[in-house]
Amino acid sequence: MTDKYSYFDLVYEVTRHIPAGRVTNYGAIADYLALGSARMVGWALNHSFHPGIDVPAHRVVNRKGELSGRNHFETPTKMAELLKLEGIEVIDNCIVNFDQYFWHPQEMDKKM
DNA sequence: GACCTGACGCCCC
DNA sequence: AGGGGCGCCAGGT
Repeated sequence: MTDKYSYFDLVYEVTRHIPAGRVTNYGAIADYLALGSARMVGWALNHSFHPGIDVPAHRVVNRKGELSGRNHFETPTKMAELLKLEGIEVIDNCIVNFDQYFWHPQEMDKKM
């Protein structure tokens, strides 16, 4: 599993399964993968610009619901705009009712 | 081959 | 309760 796929690919896969209108945080993904720390998740998503794979990295935020990685997008506001288009209200780069929109990777496994 | 970095998170003070 | 520091782990240089 991890033999052929890098940690990146695992993070990408989980991130791709995040339903529209839902968001999660780095720690949740790291915990689900049980491979390490949230830092790596964010770091991996930084390289999310992977050819042929659309990774909704905008749905991944830090534990505070803050768009910490917006600066890495095409435009700093792109992340907030994408979330808004999905019905998530973002104010001051912070997701409103973050707990309400929170999605745990375990839901993915349950769905599958 | 070793050191540093990195979109975070939790423990300790 | 708030702030600061350290830990995680793989990839890049």
